[in-house]
Amino acid sequence: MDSSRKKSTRVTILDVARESGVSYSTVSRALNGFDFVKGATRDKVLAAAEKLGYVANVQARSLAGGKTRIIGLLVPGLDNGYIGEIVRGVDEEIAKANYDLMLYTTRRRVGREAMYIDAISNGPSDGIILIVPLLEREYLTALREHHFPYVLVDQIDPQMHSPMVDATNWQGAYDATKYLIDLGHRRIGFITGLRAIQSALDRLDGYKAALADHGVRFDETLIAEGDFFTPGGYAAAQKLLKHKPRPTAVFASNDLMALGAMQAIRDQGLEIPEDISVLGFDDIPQASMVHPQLTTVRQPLEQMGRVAVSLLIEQIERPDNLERAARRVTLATRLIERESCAAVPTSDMKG
Amino acid sequence: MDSSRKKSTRVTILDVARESGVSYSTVSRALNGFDFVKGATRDKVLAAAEKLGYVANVQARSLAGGKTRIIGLLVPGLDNGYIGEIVRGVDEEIAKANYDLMLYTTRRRVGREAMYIDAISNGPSDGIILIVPLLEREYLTALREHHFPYVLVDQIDPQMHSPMVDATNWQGAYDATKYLIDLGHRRIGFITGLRAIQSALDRLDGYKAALADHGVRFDETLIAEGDFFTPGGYAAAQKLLKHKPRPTAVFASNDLMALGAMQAIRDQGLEIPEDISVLGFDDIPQASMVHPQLTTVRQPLEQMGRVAVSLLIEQIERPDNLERAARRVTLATRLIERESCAAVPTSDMKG
DNA sequence: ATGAAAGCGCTAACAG
DNA sequence: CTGTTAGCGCTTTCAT
Repeated sequence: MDSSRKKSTRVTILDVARESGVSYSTVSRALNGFDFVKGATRDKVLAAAEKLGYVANVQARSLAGGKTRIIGLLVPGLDNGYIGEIVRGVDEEIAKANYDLMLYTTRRRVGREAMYIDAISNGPSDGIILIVPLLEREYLTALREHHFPYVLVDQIDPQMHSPMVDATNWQGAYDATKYLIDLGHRRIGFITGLRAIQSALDRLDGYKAALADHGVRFDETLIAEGDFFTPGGYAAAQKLLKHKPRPTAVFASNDLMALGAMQAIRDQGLEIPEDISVLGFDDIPQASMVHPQLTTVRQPLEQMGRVAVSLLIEQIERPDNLERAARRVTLATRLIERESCAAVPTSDMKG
Repeated sequence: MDSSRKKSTRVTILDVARESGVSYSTVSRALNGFDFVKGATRDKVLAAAEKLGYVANVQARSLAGGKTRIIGLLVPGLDNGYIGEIVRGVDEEIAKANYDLMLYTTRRRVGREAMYIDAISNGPSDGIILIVPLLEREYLTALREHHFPYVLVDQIDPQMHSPMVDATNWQGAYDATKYLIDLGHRRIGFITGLRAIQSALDRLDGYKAALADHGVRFDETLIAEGDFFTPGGYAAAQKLLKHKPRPTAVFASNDLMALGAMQAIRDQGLEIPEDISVLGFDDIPQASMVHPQLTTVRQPLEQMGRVAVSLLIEQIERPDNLERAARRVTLATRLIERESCAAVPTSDMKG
């Protein structure tokens, strides 16, 4: 059979053993670094391996209980600047650590997610990074049961105390709201994210807190429900624009919705930021490419990806050290002032 | 040892065998579909597998000569809209075919690319898609030698007759140039891609051909060397803008460079498209997000990714059928008219 | 410090 | 049609 396409020609650990005149398992030890191997022997083996162009077979290694140096990454999809940035950070850090990357999209095998996670943890990955906003808890319990290393990105999981990395959502929203208030705005429309997502809640709370701290009355009718996607932002903004008197600023819980809001505002014949200011959250690449450029709260997405990788590798390579390892890393957000916010029109100055 | 984190709890083919009261290999056969298994037996096995929550171990299967249903994808990096679109298409099609995806970035292990490809082909993937502009030939010979399925995207390989998918680069550039000529432009600056890349050459040729076919004299000094990246486009445009008389249009060999060119033009205090038209190639997402929106030649990037997958799966699943299989698929480009091109200013009408 | 040997879970002949 | 039996290439005890 030709099914052995990946085998026939390949140089195995046995070839290296022959070439270097030592045994089978000594080669394995030498190749894997540590373990008691005489310096000379090791050098001999390494030289032979190099000469023969030996490359370890990941499958075999994994099957025999070793590591594959493959990290899994589960994301909803790639069609979203937000995810893309995190993925870049993940990829970079993975490369640096000399691991490889398996990319999983949740689109796959919908409806059988439990089994899906099971498949992943039964696949070649040594561990997995989850960037999945609405992850079911069963996922995590399955992972836990198998002692399979994982880390959550931008998603908390109060019950299980999972390792995770996120950003200062509350503070970011607070800062942004304060910024708007300092600009003179009093009627600040707020577009929420999905209520089921903790970061969405935190941002809303930050907004409310800033209002309260600066003597601006919270107005429930200035809150519009969003879903983190552009069309949702558009619809929410439309609703907000009907509010009388019209809000002088709109703060969207993420950039994608802010983009939708900008479109809705323009479609009403209004100018940004002259008539109405718009502020986003995330700082995805598009934020600086639209016109006017979007003022937004920057999440260090790429860095979040990087940190996630290091948290995961820590678990993979030092399973013993788990208790002392960092369980949660929260990175700072930062307001990026661009062009979509301005002082409130003087006609509106009374507040 | 705990190295067996992925094993201990797991239900194997053996458990399924016990549960369903048949043997080891019968389970394997039933699970793998075909092979002569009595309907009743198969159902029994499937039921048992389902009940036990059995998930195949990819490593073991691969080691034993089976398929992993993993497809490798090698790209330069993710920081490029062009690649991103292709990757999305790849991911989608892979999901549809029920495969998984390993993502490799060339950034890794630079300087040892030969060995890198070797590692990939020795990894879990059943085959690999290469979106690597300047791939060394050794890569391909190595793949060939191992009879490892692969397909090239947007990259030709005349010597080896590799399976590949690309777009009508020549025609796309021809159409774009003609469009500009029809708009009255006669001094059309052209920013090239990397000369080592065939598609860059084809685009240049398409440009020249359109000029020739429409009686516009080719002017070598209207050609500026680019590298497919934004800063290179910026620099090339700067050079072009010094040309006397100034070109009335600039055609960049890809959108990234067109974006750079737009910036250079604005930095000279010139208006797009009033003073000078700009045209790109690719239609990356950013093209429709900049202001003014970029008129460009659309490559069906996502579809290219999809086709690449199907070409690869064809090889993986029907290794016998190889000779008859499609070796090259070329998809049509299409001019997308947006806002960055206008008729030549009347003052320039003489040509 | 090194060799021998036992699997890891599965596929694929090979016999019935 | 189904059971038996070799390995796939490697890590890891267990001896030595």
